[in-house]
Amino acid sequence: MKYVDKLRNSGLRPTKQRLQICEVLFNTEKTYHFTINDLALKIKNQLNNKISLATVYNTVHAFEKKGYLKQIPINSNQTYFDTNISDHHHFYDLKEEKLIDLENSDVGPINILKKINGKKIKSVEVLVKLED
Amino acid sequence: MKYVDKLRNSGLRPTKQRLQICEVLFNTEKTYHFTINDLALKIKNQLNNKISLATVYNTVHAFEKKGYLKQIPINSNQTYFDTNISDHHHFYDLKEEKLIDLENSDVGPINILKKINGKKIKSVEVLVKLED
DNA sequence: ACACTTTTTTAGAATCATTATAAACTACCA
DNA sequence: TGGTAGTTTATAATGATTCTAAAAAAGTGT
Ligand SMILES: [Mn+2]
Ligand SMILES: [Mn+2]
Ligand SMILES: [Zn+2]
Ligand SMILES: [Zn+2]
Repeated sequence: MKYVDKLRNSGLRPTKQRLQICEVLFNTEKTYHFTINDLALKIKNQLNNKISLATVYNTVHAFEKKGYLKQIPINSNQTYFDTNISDHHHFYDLKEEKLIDLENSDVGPINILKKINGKKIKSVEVLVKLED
Repeated sequence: MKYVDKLRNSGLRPTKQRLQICEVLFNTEKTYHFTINDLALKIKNQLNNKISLATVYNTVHAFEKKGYLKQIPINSNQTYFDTNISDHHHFYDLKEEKLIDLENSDVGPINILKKINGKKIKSVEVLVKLED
């Protein structure tokens, strides 16, 4: 099992549920932008066993804390997550309500000139909203 | 009353509640970044009459639709609004949970190189997360 | 394998921001 | 002033997320 070590190394027990969620989330080249609801549906369709919604929440949060997922700041009633944990930016298609990756090279360097005393920059994220 | 025309010109009747909310929101030079809860508290403290929570929601959404407020995309369980409707960016102080304006000149031009077929850019927003 | 501890899963309840409802109220216009 | 459309309000409903606590599973040592 390719995800057993990943989980063990993070101090997370490689349970059946976590391994299956790993398969759904990470067993592809493509970035997956999702809400908990998206993921729960995907699990229901891809797997023949059920994982409780509480476990989906628990697992996503555990993975986020370990740095295997990140949250994307967006105005929505649902929280969006991203399997692409590299520093990168996003298009947000307002009509489709879908995120699209923008590589750093698609945006160019962003230089923040203003400084706030005693604070340091943790991340710089660009959100480009798209309309038709 | 300085806000009567503003409201009339937008097709919004200048009710007592809306005028009072205008005072709280716009009667200052400073940008106000707020959640509905922030605003409801400010109203309770500044005014000696009560405005129902439903009206606060209704009014904020009406003002947003008319372009007098904008929403700031951020990961929070509450929606953040901004009285500064110009194109500008934000620091987000993770500890204080407060937004700080970044003028466009504090960030420099952002050039989005990637194009999506049939879509056009509606906005470009930068969120800079700050930690201690 | 067994006993024991710790972590995890789970169904269901609780929370809480937000939206919907519908009746009372108000602004506006003829 | 009367009529009408728009607005406010208390309250209920919704829905994403978190909490609870009991059952199940995983890890550890023997
Ligand atoms: Mn959110
Ligand atoms: Mn939000
Ligand atoms: Zn992404
Ligand atoms: Zn601002």
